[in-house]
Amino acid sequence: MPVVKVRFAPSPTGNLHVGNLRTAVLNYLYARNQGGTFILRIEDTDMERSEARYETSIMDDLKWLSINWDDGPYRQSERTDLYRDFANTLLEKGLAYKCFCPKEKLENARHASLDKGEPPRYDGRCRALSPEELKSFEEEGKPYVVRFRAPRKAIFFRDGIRGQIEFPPDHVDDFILLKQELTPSYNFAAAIDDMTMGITHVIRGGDHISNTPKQIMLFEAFRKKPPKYAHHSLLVGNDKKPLSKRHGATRITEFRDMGILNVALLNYMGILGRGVMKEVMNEDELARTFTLKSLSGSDSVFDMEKLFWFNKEHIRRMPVERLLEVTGLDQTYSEKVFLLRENARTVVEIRELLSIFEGTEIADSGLSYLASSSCFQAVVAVVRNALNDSRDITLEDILEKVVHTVDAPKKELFLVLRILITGRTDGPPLKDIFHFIPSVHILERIRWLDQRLSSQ
RNA sequence: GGUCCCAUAGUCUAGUGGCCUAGGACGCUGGCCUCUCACGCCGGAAACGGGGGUUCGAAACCCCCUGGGACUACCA
Repeated sequence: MPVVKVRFAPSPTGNLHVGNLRTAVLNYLYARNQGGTFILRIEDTDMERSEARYETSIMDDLKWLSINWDDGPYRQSERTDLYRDFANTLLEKGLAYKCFCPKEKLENARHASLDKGEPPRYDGRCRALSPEELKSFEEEGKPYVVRFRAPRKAIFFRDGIRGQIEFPPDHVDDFILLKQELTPSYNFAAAIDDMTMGITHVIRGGDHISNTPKQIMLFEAFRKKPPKYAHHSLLVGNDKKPLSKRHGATRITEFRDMGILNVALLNYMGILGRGVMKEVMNEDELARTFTLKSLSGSDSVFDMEKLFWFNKEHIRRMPVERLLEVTGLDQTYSEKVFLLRENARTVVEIRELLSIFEGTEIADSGLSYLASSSCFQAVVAVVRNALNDSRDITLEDILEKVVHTVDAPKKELFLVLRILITGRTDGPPLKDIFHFIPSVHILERIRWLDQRLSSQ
């Protein structure tokens, strides 16, 4: 049994979005599950649209998710000679031919047949050029492309996720191998790369199913055994359309900015569209339990709410040390972060909750509750006096004073107190956090509240 | 138009002919716990796209329809 070798082959024509990312994750997990190698290959044969900055950002995103490649990155733009060699071999064997048809003419013919409701395919005009014609075109220096002499035969393969898939003999026409600049087309480059790199399993999106017969034919033309193919479903947005640049938060870095943990994103990508026994898993568990068979063939909606849930779960499991790192806080915060993490879905929320210890204002939610409370002025007075009498007063003492002086439901009293002390309506138990909050901050908050009320 | 893929609750799935009065998870929701929120615990609403077969029996198998999607480029 040969060692498993898979690849992730993005084209650097844009930033990675979750759809592409999922393909990378699936390949990565399969490689790790099988003890195989994971190759990164940059498919930059489209000179027009490929940009170096996208290549960089794709690699940065992969690194952030700890999806490390064992080999590469290979760039197709650096392998042009290789593709030409392979094309020449085909030319020599008569398995490919030069096509001199002008681009515009083909384009027109294509639209014409499309309008007539006919299949738009190459008419094979240059398929059987006479030696004389060929020679004269070549001497003229007439531009050409290299076309594959596609055999008219049915192609079938066993998909690792979908099972048997079969294509009729006329599915593939004489597609282009080398474009006019003699650079490879996608299908040619992909097949040659998979062939020469010894890829054993091609795991990619279902949008490539119809390309597969072309690539298999190429393998057969070189008398090579094609890899195993597995076409996973596509990720779609709420509108059920495949994810693309159009959909909101498509940039991976945006997830990081939102306070999403890399392990949470990896987790979600690793189980989305899959039937699993347990959902919350770390990288090792994800790899250990991964099988192609567990992948579903139908498209999956990317659900941000579910990602938030995974994030929350991972925040709660993460060592405080690590949490401090991603939050950008030093050791002195470890107790506070430890207390706050139960209340946060994202690392951004952890930072916001820090205002409990450091802020001197009162959040809107707190303000609106106070506005609906009839007793808060009385509580303010008690708290202020208590604090002025002694800066070392305990929460218990304050509580007792408030309960004895102000006549209001206990629940209301407690909430008002919480708001005055923390500036928020949510947060960990007051008794756990009170000793971290300097009394001057509380007095400051009360002063802020006074000003706010008097200025209205 | 042609070819191919897909079809269980709002979402992701389990289900390989009887164990399904369809299970789990997110979300939503009622209650308990509680100074608030969160956590936790206990409950609830919510699905087999439609029609034909096959079978003693169909969510599961076959066919048709419908609906989504992909490919059909000198894009990848």
